[in-house]
Amino acid sequence: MNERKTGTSLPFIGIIGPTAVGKTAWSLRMAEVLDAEILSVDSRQVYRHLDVGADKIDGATRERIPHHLLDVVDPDQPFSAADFGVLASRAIREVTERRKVPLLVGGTPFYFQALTEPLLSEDLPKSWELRERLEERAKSLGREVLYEELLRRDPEYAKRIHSHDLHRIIRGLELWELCGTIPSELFRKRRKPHSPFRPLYIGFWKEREDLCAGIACRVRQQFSSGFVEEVAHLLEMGYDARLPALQGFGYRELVAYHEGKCSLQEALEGDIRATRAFSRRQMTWFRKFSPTLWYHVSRLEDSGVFAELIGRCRAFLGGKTP
RNA sequence: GGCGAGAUAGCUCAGUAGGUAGAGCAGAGGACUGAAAAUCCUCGUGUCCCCAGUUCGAUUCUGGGUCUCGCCA
Repeated sequence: MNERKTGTSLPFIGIIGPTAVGKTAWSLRMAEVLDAEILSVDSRQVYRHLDVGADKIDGATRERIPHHLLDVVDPDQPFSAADFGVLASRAIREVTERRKVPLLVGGTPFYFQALTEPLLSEDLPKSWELRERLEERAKSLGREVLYEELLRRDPEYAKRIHSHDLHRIIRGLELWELCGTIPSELFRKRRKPHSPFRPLYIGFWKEREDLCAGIACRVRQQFSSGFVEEVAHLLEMGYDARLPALQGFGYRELVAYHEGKCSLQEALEGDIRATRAFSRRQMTWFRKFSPTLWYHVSRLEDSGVFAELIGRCRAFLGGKTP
């Protein structure tokens, strides 16, 4: 019967799981065995000069196993999920044409979603200056005023978001001002009917307590291996502390430290706390990802389990449903 | 040793003109189609340090005690 367009959709393997669970290390081993190229699905690693804090893979490893979607923009260039979608789609096609396996690895659920949910063919405009102006207005008039304005212009979009969600309120008004068309209309028009990709997710997990210990350990390591200097360097290069690229945990805290607003110890603790909170938010997305094969990371040490995992990936790539 | 300030949620603290209490942070869950490591929503009973007194009723007032932190010796 009809094989629901399996023949035309491109398969990829996606490694998912919370931050610091061990995705990177295991994905490198999987890449070797599967003869894969790695696509980073990470909203920090796309930025140049964000290395230590973003846990970017080192150059030597990159020479051994090709990595994509690292260092694609400067920290002051706006980068969106739609941009990611465009770049990642292209990369998956190229890797597939080379007869290699596209192995997507990363902790940004929204970017995975940008690939597998209906996509936009084109990116929409954005303006850092306009966002700043709207932010100023929100500060002086209150976010309610902006929300009401959005509600008047585009009730469909406004009702979808929360009236306190300043980010999305501003994005809505920004699109309206830049395009002269309401956001809900823009989204409708430019959406593709379905994704051209077919994922199999491999989810790694461990108990919360272990995960939190791992997070604390990793952050300490970052702080002692150049993270503090990395942020100082970014500021020296003239990057504005308010840039989205510098809003991630660790970067935020270290900017505050360099501006003399907190101690190094406080920055470290703040980073650990924020990273833990983030790992929870990641899981609220990943739990819903489907189809996903979940593995407790400790089980992968068992070579039989690892071989079984590889077997299931191969079966999927060969066209079988998992 | 003297003087002063304090003791309230895991932490920092607010408060009750006497009717057993609430914010922020932490923690847990959740939303999220264009900034996503962002943004946003929901969830708060704890001998209100101990003992005695006043009172119908004390975490709140009075006395004593304990501990902590300042300053002076």
